Amino acid sequence: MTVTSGRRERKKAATRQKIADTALRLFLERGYDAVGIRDVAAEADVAVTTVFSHFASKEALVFEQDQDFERRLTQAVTGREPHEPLIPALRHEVLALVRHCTAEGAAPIWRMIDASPALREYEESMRLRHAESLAASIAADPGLSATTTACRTIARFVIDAYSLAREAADPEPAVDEIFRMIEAAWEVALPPRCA
Amino acid sequence: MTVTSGRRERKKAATRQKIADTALRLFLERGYDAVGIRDVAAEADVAVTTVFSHFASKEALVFEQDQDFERRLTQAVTGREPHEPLIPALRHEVLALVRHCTAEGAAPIWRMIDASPALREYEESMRLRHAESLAASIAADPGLSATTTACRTIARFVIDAYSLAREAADPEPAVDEIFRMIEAAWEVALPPRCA
DNA sequence: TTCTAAACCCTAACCGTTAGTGTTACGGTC
DNA sequence: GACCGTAACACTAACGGTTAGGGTTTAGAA
Repeated sequence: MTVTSGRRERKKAATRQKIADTALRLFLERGYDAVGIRDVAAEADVAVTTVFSHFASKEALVFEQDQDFERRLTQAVTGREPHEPLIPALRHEVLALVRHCTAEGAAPIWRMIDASPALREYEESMRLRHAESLAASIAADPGLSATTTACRTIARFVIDAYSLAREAADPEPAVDEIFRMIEAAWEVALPPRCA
Repeated sequence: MTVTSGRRERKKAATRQKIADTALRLFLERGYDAVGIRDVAAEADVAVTTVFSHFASKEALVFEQDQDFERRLTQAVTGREPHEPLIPALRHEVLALVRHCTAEGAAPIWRMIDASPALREYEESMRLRHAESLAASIAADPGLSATTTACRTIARFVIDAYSLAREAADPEPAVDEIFRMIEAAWEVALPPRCA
Protein backbone atom coordinates (compact mmCIF):
# COMPACT_ATOMS: atom_id res chain seq x y z
CA MET A 1 0.00 0.00 0.00
CA THR A 2 2.93 2.32 0.70
CA VAL A 3 5.79 3.48 -1.48
CA THR A 4 7.66 0.24 -0.72
CA SER A 5 10.99 1.51 -1.97
CA GLY A 6 12.62 -0.57 0.70
CA ARG A 7 15.32 -3.10 1.02
CA ARG A 8 13.14 -5.93 -0.24
CA GLU A 9 12.60 -4.35 -3.63
CA ARG A 10 16.22 -3.43 -3.95
CA LYS A 11 17.31 -6.96 -3.15
CA LYS A 12 14.87 -8.39 -5.62
CA ALA A 13 16.07 -6.06 -8.35
CA ALA A 14 19.66 -6.92 -7.52
CA THR A 15 18.94 -10.62 -7.78
CA ARG A 16 17.23 -10.14 -11.12
CA GLN A 17 20.10 -8.08 -12.44
CA LYS A 18 22.67 -10.56 -11.22
CA ILE A 19 20.86 -13.37 -12.98
CA ALA A 20 20.55 -11.41 -16.22
CA ASP A 21 24.18 -10.29 -16.16
CA THR A 22 25.47 -13.75 -15.36
CA ALA A 23 23.34 -15.32 -18.06
CA LEU A 24 24.42 -12.88 -20.74
CA ARG A 25 28.06 -13.27 -19.79
CA LEU A 26 27.90 -17.07 -19.92
CA PHE A 27 25.95 -17.04 -23.17
CA LEU A 28 28.53 -14.81 -24.84
CA GLU A 29 31.44 -16.77 -23.40
CA ARG A 30 30.30 -20.28 -24.25
CA GLY A 31 27.39 -19.89 -26.66
CA TYR A 32 23.68 -19.84 -25.93
CA ASP A 33 23.07 -23.52 -26.52
CA ALA A 34 26.08 -24.61 -24.54
CA VAL A 35 24.84 -22.95 -21.37
CA GLY A 36 22.03 -24.55 -19.41
CA ILE A 37 19.64 -22.92 -16.99
CA ARG A 38 21.27 -24.96 -14.26
CA ASP A 39 24.62 -23.41 -15.20
CA VAL A 40 23.20 -19.90 -15.02
CA ALA A 41 21.57 -20.57 -11.68
CA ALA A 42 24.74 -22.07 -10.20
CA GLU A 43 26.96 -19.24 -11.45
CA ALA A 44 24.52 -16.59 -10.20
CA ASP A 45 24.29 -18.52 -6.92
CA VAL A 46 20.51 -18.84 -6.95
CA ALA A 47 18.07 -21.73 -7.33
CA VAL A 48 16.75 -22.73 -10.73
CA THR A 49 13.25 -21.87 -9.59
CA THR A 50 14.42 -18.38 -8.72
CA VAL A 51 15.60 -17.85 -12.28
CA PHE A 52 12.15 -18.74 -13.52
CA SER A 53 10.47 -16.53 -10.98
CA HIS A 54 12.26 -13.56 -12.55
CA PHE A 55 12.24 -14.63 -16.19
CA ALA A 56 9.52 -16.54 -17.97
CA SER A 57 11.91 -18.56 -20.11
CA LYS A 58 15.53 -19.04 -21.01
CA GLU A 59 15.10 -16.81 -24.04
CA ALA A 60 13.70 -14.00 -21.89
CA LEU A 61 17.10 -13.79 -20.20
CA VAL A 62 18.51 -12.38 -23.42
CA PHE A 63 15.73 -9.89 -24.12
CA GLU A 64 15.81 -8.36 -20.71
CA GLN A 65 14.89 -4.83 -21.82
CA ASP A 66 11.91 -6.00 -23.83
CA GLN A 67 9.56 -3.69 -21.91
CA ASP A 68 11.68 -0.60 -22.49
CA PHE A 69 11.36 -1.21 -26.18
CA GLU A 70 7.61 -1.53 -26.02
CA ARG A 71 7.24 1.54 -23.82
CA ARG A 72 9.36 3.70 -26.10
CA LEU A 73 7.22 2.83 -29.09
CA THR A 74 3.91 3.55 -27.42
CA GLN A 75 5.38 6.72 -25.90
CA ALA A 76 6.32 7.88 -29.37
CA VAL A 77 2.60 7.82 -30.15
CA THR A 78 0.97 8.95 -26.92
CA GLY A 79 3.66 11.40 -25.88
CA ARG A 80 4.07 13.37 -29.06
CA GLU A 81 3.21 17.06 -29.42
CA PRO A 82 -0.39 17.94 -30.32
CA HIS A 83 -0.82 18.00 -34.09
CA GLU A 84 2.54 16.34 -34.55
CA PRO A 85 1.94 13.80 -37.31
CA LEU A 86 2.05 10.12 -36.39
CA ILE A 87 4.33 8.55 -38.94
CA PRO A 88 7.31 10.89 -38.65
CA ALA A 89 7.20 10.52 -34.88
CA LEU A 90 7.32 6.75 -35.26
CA ARG A 91 10.05 7.00 -37.88
CA HIS A 92 12.15 9.01 -35.47
CA GLU A 93 11.72 6.50 -32.67
CA VAL A 94 12.38 3.48 -34.88
CA LEU A 95 15.52 5.13 -36.16
CA ALA A 96 16.71 5.59 -32.59
CA LEU A 97 15.94 1.96 -31.75
CA VAL A 98 17.74 0.69 -34.82
CA ARG A 99 20.76 2.84 -34.01
CA HIS A 100 20.74 1.43 -30.53
CA CYS A 101 20.64 -2.17 -31.76
CA THR A 102 23.30 -1.73 -34.41
CA ALA A 103 25.70 0.15 -32.14
CA GLU A 104 29.18 -1.20 -31.73
CA GLY A 105 28.83 -2.99 -28.40
CA ALA A 106 25.57 -4.72 -29.31
CA ALA A 107 27.02 -6.67 -32.22
CA PRO A 108 28.00 -9.88 -30.33
CA ILE A 109 24.56 -10.13 -28.76
CA TRP A 110 22.79 -9.83 -32.08
CA ARG A 111 25.17 -12.29 -33.66
CA MET A 112 24.21 -14.75 -30.94
CA ILE A 113 20.50 -14.09 -31.46
CA ASP A 114 20.75 -14.53 -35.21
CA ALA A 115 22.57 -17.82 -34.70
CA SER A 116 19.91 -19.34 -32.46
CA PRO A 117 16.56 -20.40 -33.91
CA ALA A 118 15.02 -20.38 -30.45
CA LEU A 119 16.07 -16.79 -29.87
CA ARG A 120 14.92 -15.67 -33.30
CA GLU A 121 11.55 -17.26 -32.75
CA TYR A 122 11.23 -15.64 -29.38
CA GLU A 123 12.09 -12.25 -30.79
CA GLU A 124 9.46 -12.66 -33.47
CA SER A 125 6.73 -13.33 -30.97
CA MET A 126 7.95 -10.39 -28.92
CA ARG A 127 7.59 -8.17 -31.95
CA LEU A 128 4.02 -9.30 -32.41
CA ARG A 129 3.26 -8.28 -28.85
CA HIS A 130 4.84 -4.93 -29.49
CA ALA A 131 2.81 -4.48 -32.64
CA GLU A 132 -0.37 -5.20 -30.71
CA SER A 133 0.38 -2.65 -28.04
CA LEU A 134 1.45 -0.12 -30.63
CA ALA A 135 -1.80 -0.71 -32.48
CA ALA A 136 -3.71 -0.06 -29.27
CA SER A 137 -1.88 3.23 -28.75
CA ILE A 138 -2.64 4.36 -32.28
CA ALA A 139 -6.27 3.33 -32.03
CA ALA A 140 -6.59 5.25 -28.77
CA ASP A 141 -5.38 8.53 -30.28
CA PRO A 142 -8.42 10.84 -30.46
CA GLY A 143 -6.83 12.89 -33.24
CA LEU A 144 -6.76 9.95 -35.60
CA SER A 145 -9.74 8.37 -37.25
CA ALA A 146 -8.58 5.11 -38.74
CA THR A 147 -10.27 1.74 -38.63
CA THR A 148 -9.10 -0.93 -36.24
CA THR A 149 -7.69 -2.87 -39.14
CA ALA A 150 -5.77 0.14 -40.42
CA CYS A 151 -4.27 0.76 -36.97
CA ARG A 152 -3.19 -2.82 -36.58
CA THR A 153 -1.81 -2.83 -40.09
CA ILE A 154 0.29 0.29 -39.62
CA ALA A 155 1.55 -1.02 -36.30
CA ARG A 156 2.73 -4.21 -37.98
CA PHE A 157 4.36 -2.27 -40.75
CA VAL A 158 6.26 -0.14 -38.25
CA ILE A 159 7.51 -3.18 -36.38
CA ASP A 160 8.50 -4.72 -39.72
CA ALA A 161 10.45 -1.56 -40.47
CA TYR A 162 12.44 -1.98 -37.30
CA SER A 163 13.10 -5.63 -37.95
CA LEU A 164 14.03 -5.24 -41.62
CA ALA A 165 16.18 -2.18 -41.08
CA ARG A 166 18.11 -3.86 -38.31
CA GLU A 167 19.01 -6.68 -40.69
CA ALA A 168 19.73 -4.45 -43.67
CA ALA A 169 23.26 -3.86 -44.87
CA ASP A 170 22.82 -0.14 -44.31
CA PRO A 171 20.23 0.26 -41.54
CA GLU A 172 19.60 3.99 -41.45
CA PRO A 173 18.74 4.54 -45.12
CA ALA A 174 16.62 1.40 -44.89
CA VAL A 175 14.53 3.05 -42.19
CA ASP A 176 13.93 5.99 -44.49
CA GLU A 177 13.08 3.82 -47.46
CA ILE A 178 10.60 1.68 -45.55
CA PHE A 179 9.00 4.65 -43.85
CA ARG A 180 8.33 6.30 -47.18
CA MET A 181 6.31 3.20 -47.98
CA ILE A 182 4.56 3.29 -44.62
CA GLU A 183 3.71 6.95 -45.06
CA ALA A 184 2.04 6.18 -48.37
CA ALA A 185 0.12 3.28 -46.84
CA TRP A 186 -1.06 5.43 -43.96
CA GLU A 187 -2.31 8.19 -46.23
CA VAL A 188 -4.65 5.91 -48.14
CA ALA A 189 -5.85 4.41 -44.85
CA LEU A 190 -7.16 7.72 -43.59
CA PRO A 191 -10.54 9.12 -44.64
CA PRO A 192 -10.23 11.87 -47.27
CA ARG A 193 -10.22 14.97 -45.07
CA CYS A 194 -7.80 13.79 -42.42
CA ALA A 195 -4.65 15.10 -44.02
CA MET B 1 17.85 -42.70 -59.36
CA THR B 2 14.60 -44.09 -60.71
CA VAL B 3 11.02 -42.93 -60.31
CA THR B 4 10.79 -44.84 -57.01
CA SER B 5 7.02 -44.76 -56.85
CA GLY B 6 7.16 -48.07 -55.07
CA ARG B 7 5.77 -49.62 -51.98
CA ARG B 8 8.37 -48.04 -49.76
CA GLU B 9 7.33 -44.51 -50.59
CA ARG B 10 3.66 -45.32 -50.24
CA LYS B 11 4.21 -46.86 -46.84
CA LYS B 12 6.20 -43.88 -45.72
CA ALA B 13 3.52 -41.46 -46.85
CA ALA B 14 0.86 -43.58 -45.16
CA THR B 15 2.80 -43.53 -41.89
CA ARG B 16 3.21 -39.79 -42.09
CA GLN B 17 -0.46 -39.28 -42.78
CA LYS B 18 -1.51 -41.62 -40.01
CA ILE B 19 0.63 -39.72 -37.54
CA ALA B 20 -0.71 -36.35 -38.67
CA ASP B 21 -4.33 -37.53 -38.61
CA THR B 22 -4.00 -39.16 -35.23
CA ALA B 23 -2.30 -36.12 -33.77
CA LEU B 24 -4.90 -33.68 -35.04
CA ARG B 25 -7.72 -35.89 -33.82
CA LEU B 26 -6.24 -36.21 -30.34
CA PHE B 27 -5.42 -32.51 -30.15
CA LEU B 28 -8.98 -31.57 -31.02
CA GLU B 29 -10.46 -34.17 -28.70
CA ARG B 30 -8.40 -33.45 -25.59
CA GLY B 31 -6.64 -30.15 -26.25
CA TYR B 32 -3.17 -29.53 -27.59
CA ASP B 33 -1.45 -29.25 -24.22
CA ALA B 34 -3.18 -32.30 -22.81
CA VAL B 35 -1.78 -34.59 -25.49
CA GLY B 36 1.86 -35.60 -25.33
CA ILE B 37 4.06 -36.81 -28.13
CA ARG B 38 4.11 -40.19 -26.41
CA ASP B 39 0.32 -40.28 -26.63
CA VAL B 40 0.36 -39.49 -30.32
CA ALA B 41 2.99 -42.11 -31.00
CA ALA B 42 1.15 -44.78 -29.03
CA GLU B 43 -2.20 -44.03 -30.67
CA ALA B 44 -0.65 -44.00 -34.14
CA ASP B 45 1.18 -47.20 -33.24
CA VAL B 46 4.64 -45.91 -34.06
CA ALA B 47 7.74 -45.09 -32.03
CA VAL B 48 8.31 -41.59 -30.69
CA THR B 49 11.43 -41.32 -32.82
CA THR B 50 9.36 -42.08 -35.90
CA VAL B 51 7.12 -39.12 -35.17
CA PHE B 52 10.15 -36.88 -35.09
CA SER B 53 11.56 -38.38 -38.26
CA HIS B 54 8.45 -37.15 -40.08
CA PHE B 55 7.83 -33.90 -38.21
CA ALA B 56 10.43 -31.54 -36.84
CA SER B 57 8.46 -30.67 -33.74
CA LYS B 58 5.18 -31.15 -31.96
CA GLU B 59 3.87 -27.91 -33.42
CA ALA B 60 4.70 -29.01 -36.95
CA LEU B 61 2.08 -31.75 -36.56
CA VAL B 62 -0.58 -29.06 -36.64
CA PHE B 63 0.79 -27.08 -39.58
CA GLU B 64 1.13 -30.02 -41.85
CA GLN B 65 0.39 -28.16 -45.06
CA ASP B 66 2.85 -25.41 -44.36
CA GLN B 67 4.67 -25.98 -47.65
CA ASP B 68 1.53 -25.73 -49.74
CA PHE B 69 0.98 -22.31 -48.32
CA GLU B 70 4.48 -21.15 -49.18
CA ARG B 71 4.34 -22.59 -52.67
CA ARG B 72 1.03 -20.93 -53.46
CA LEU B 73 2.39 -17.54 -52.51
CA THR B 74 5.55 -17.78 -54.56
CA GLN B 75 3.54 -19.25 -57.45
CA ALA B 76 1.29 -16.21 -57.36
CA VAL B 77 4.38 -14.17 -58.19
CA THR B 78 6.35 -16.40 -60.53
CA GLY B 79 3.38 -17.94 -62.28
CA ARG B 80 1.39 -14.84 -63.16
CA GLU B 81 0.75 -13.69 -66.73
CA PRO B 82 3.36 -11.44 -68.33
CA HIS B 83 2.63 -7.79 -67.54
CA GLU B 84 0.11 -8.83 -64.90
CA PRO B 85 0.75 -6.45 -62.02
CA LEU B 86 2.26 -7.88 -58.84
CA ILE B 87 0.06 -6.58 -56.07
CA PRO B 88 -3.37 -7.57 -57.45
CA ALA B 89 -2.03 -11.06 -58.10
CA LEU B 90 -0.90 -11.30 -54.50
CA ARG B 91 -4.16 -9.84 -53.28
CA HIS B 92 -6.06 -12.52 -55.13
CA GLU B 93 -3.97 -15.31 -53.66
CA VAL B 94 -4.10 -13.94 -50.11
CA LEU B 95 -7.85 -13.66 -50.42
CA ALA B 96 -8.03 -17.32 -51.40
CA LEU B 97 -5.81 -18.33 -48.50
CA VAL B 98 -7.83 -16.33 -46.02
CA ARG B 99 -11.05 -17.85 -47.35
CA HIS B 100 -9.52 -21.26 -46.93
CA CYS B 101 -8.48 -20.61 -43.33
CA THR B 102 -11.78 -19.06 -42.28
CA ALA B 103 -13.92 -21.74 -43.88
CA GLU B 104 -16.44 -23.55 -41.72
CA GLY B 105 -14.51 -26.76 -41.02
CA ALA B 106 -11.26 -25.00 -40.15
CA ALA B 107 -12.67 -23.11 -37.19
CA PRO B 108 -11.86 -25.63 -34.42
CA ILE B 109 -8.28 -25.92 -35.58
CA TRP B 110 -7.73 -22.18 -35.56
CA ARG B 111 -9.41 -21.90 -32.18
CA MET B 112 -6.91 -24.42 -30.89
CA ILE B 113 -4.00 -22.54 -32.46
CA ASP B 114 -5.12 -19.22 -31.03
CA ALA B 115 -5.42 -20.80 -27.61
CA SER B 116 -1.87 -22.16 -27.53
CA PRO B 117 1.07 -19.78 -27.18
CA ALA B 118 3.42 -22.43 -28.52
CA LEU B 119 1.37 -22.84 -31.68
CA ARG B 120 1.00 -19.10 -32.17
CA GLU B 121 4.72 -18.64 -31.82
CA TYR B 122 5.38 -21.42 -34.27
CA GLU B 123 3.01 -19.92 -36.79
CA GLU B 124 4.70 -16.57 -36.48
CA SER B 125 8.08 -18.01 -37.31
CA MET B 126 6.52 -19.92 -40.20
CA ARG B 127 5.17 -16.66 -41.55
CA LEU B 128 8.61 -15.11 -41.41
CA ARG B 129 9.96 -17.96 -43.48
CA HIS B 130 7.16 -17.47 -45.96
CA ALA B 131 7.91 -13.76 -46.13
CA GLU B 132 11.53 -14.51 -46.90
CA SER B 133 10.72 -16.86 -49.73
CA LEU B 134 8.11 -14.48 -51.08
CA ALA B 135 10.69 -11.69 -50.99
CA ALA B 136 13.06 -13.88 -52.97
CA SER B 137 10.41 -14.52 -55.61
CA ILE B 138 9.66 -10.83 -55.94
CA ALA B 139 13.33 -9.91 -56.11
CA ALA B 140 13.86 -12.51 -58.83
CA ASP B 141 11.18 -11.07 -61.12
CA PRO B 142 12.98 -9.45 -64.08
CA GLY B 143 10.02 -7.18 -64.78
CA LEU B 144 10.36 -5.44 -61.44
CA SER B 145 13.11 -3.09 -60.40
CA ALA B 146 12.81 -2.60 -56.69
CA THR B 147 15.55 -2.61 -54.10
CA THR B 148 16.18 -5.64 -51.93
CA THR B 149 14.80 -3.75 -48.97
CA ALA B 150 11.63 -2.83 -50.88
CA CYS B 151 11.07 -6.45 -51.90
CA ARG B 152 11.52 -7.72 -48.37
CA THR B 153 9.27 -4.98 -47.06
CA ILE B 154 6.44 -5.69 -49.45
CA ALA B 155 6.73 -9.41 -48.75
CA ARG B 156 6.34 -8.76 -45.03
CA PHE B 157 3.40 -6.50 -45.64
CA VAL B 158 1.68 -9.19 -47.71
CA ILE B 159 2.20 -11.79 -45.01
CA ASP B 160 0.91 -9.30 -42.45
CA ALA B 161 -2.17 -8.84 -44.60
CA TYR B 162 -2.88 -12.55 -44.46
CA SER B 163 -2.36 -12.71 -40.73
CA LEU B 164 -4.35 -9.60 -39.88
CA ALA B 165 -7.22 -10.43 -42.22
CA ARG B 166 -7.52 -13.91 -40.82
CA GLU B 167 -8.00 -12.46 -37.35
CA ALA B 168 -10.30 -9.64 -38.42
CA ALA B 169 -13.99 -9.72 -37.64
CA ASP B 170 -14.78 -9.53 -41.34
CA PRO B 171 -11.83 -11.09 -43.16
CA GLU B 172 -12.57 -10.41 -46.81
CA PRO B 173 -13.08 -6.64 -46.62
CA ALA B 174 -10.01 -6.54 -44.39
CA VAL B 175 -7.95 -8.04 -47.22
CA ASP B 176 -9.14 -5.27 -49.52
CA GLU B 177 -8.46 -2.56 -46.99
CA ILE B 178 -4.95 -3.74 -46.23
CA PHE B 179 -4.09 -4.29 -49.88
CA ARG B 180 -5.05 -0.73 -50.71
CA MET B 181 -2.38 0.28 -48.23
CA ILE B 182 0.11 -2.18 -49.69
CA GLU B 183 -0.59 -0.92 -53.19
CA ALA B 184 0.22 2.62 -52.11
CA ALA B 185 3.40 1.46 -50.39
CA TRP B 186 4.49 -0.46 -53.48
CA GLU B 187 3.98 2.51 -55.77
CA VAL B 188 6.32 4.76 -53.85
CA ALA B 189 8.87 1.94 -53.67
CA LEU B 190 9.22 1.73 -57.44
CA PRO B 191 11.41 4.13 -59.39
CA PRO B 192 9.38 6.88 -61.14
CA ARG B 193 8.88 5.32 -64.58
CA CYS B 194 7.89 1.82 -63.50
CA ALA B 195 4.18 2.36 -63.35
C1' DT C 1 6.98 -8.07 19.38
C1' DT C 2 4.38 -10.70 16.44
C1' DC C 3 2.46 -11.92 12.15
C1' DT C 4 2.16 -12.09 7.04
C1' DA C 5 3.67 -12.77 2.88
C1' DA C 6 7.22 -12.17 -0.53
C1' DA C 7 11.45 -14.02 -1.94
C1' DC C 8 14.04 -17.72 -2.06
C1' DC C 9 15.66 -22.78 -1.69
C1' DC C 10 15.46 -27.85 -2.68
C1' DT C 11 13.75 -32.06 -4.72
C1' DA C 12 11.52 -34.49 -8.02
C1' DA C 13 9.27 -34.81 -11.74
C1' DC C 14 7.07 -33.80 -16.65
C1' DC C 15 7.61 -33.39 -21.42
C1' DG C 16 9.71 -32.32 -25.92
C1' DT C 17 13.59 -33.78 -28.20
C1' DT C 18 17.81 -36.39 -29.55
C1' DA C 19 21.64 -39.88 -29.61
C1' DG C 20 22.88 -44.47 -29.95
C1' DT C 21 21.93 -48.85 -31.45
C1' DG C 22 19.58 -52.40 -33.49
C1' DT C 23 15.94 -54.69 -36.78
C1' DT C 24 13.02 -55.16 -40.82
C1' DA C 25 11.93 -55.12 -45.57
C1' DC C 26 12.07 -52.69 -49.93
C1' DG C 27 14.59 -52.10 -54.24
C1' DG C 28 18.34 -52.53 -57.17
C1' DT C 29 22.17 -55.87 -58.69
C1' DC C 30 24.45 -60.03 -59.99
C1' DG D 1 16.26 -66.11 -57.35
C1' DA D 2 19.83 -65.16 -53.96
C1' DC D 3 22.34 -60.94 -52.23
C1' DC D 4 23.38 -56.53 -50.47
C1' DG D 5 22.79 -51.62 -49.32
C1' DT D 6 19.95 -48.70 -47.10
C1' DA D 7 15.60 -46.34 -45.86
C1' DA D 8 12.19 -46.72 -42.47
C1' DC D 9 11.24 -47.87 -38.14
C1' DA D 10 11.79 -49.57 -33.06
C1' DC D 11 13.71 -49.36 -28.38
C1' DT D 12 16.21 -47.37 -24.58
C1' DA D 13 18.12 -43.85 -22.20
C1' DA D 14 19.20 -39.62 -21.63
C1' DC D 15 19.37 -34.23 -21.90
C1' DG D 16 17.53 -29.73 -20.92
C1' DG D 17 13.74 -26.38 -20.17
C1' DT D 18 10.08 -25.95 -17.12
C1' DT D 19 6.92 -26.61 -13.14
C1' DA D 20 4.74 -28.47 -8.85
C1' DG D 21 5.10 -29.12 -4.09
C1' DG D 22 6.66 -27.87 0.13
C1' DG D 23 9.90 -25.71 3.30
C1' DT D 24 12.89 -21.56 5.18
C1' DT D 25 14.18 -16.85 5.78
C1' DT D 26 13.29 -12.02 6.36
C1' DA D 27 11.36 -7.35 5.18
C1' DG D 28 7.86 -4.76 6.66
C1' DA D 29 3.11 -4.03 8.61
C1' DA D 30 0.20 -4.39 12.83
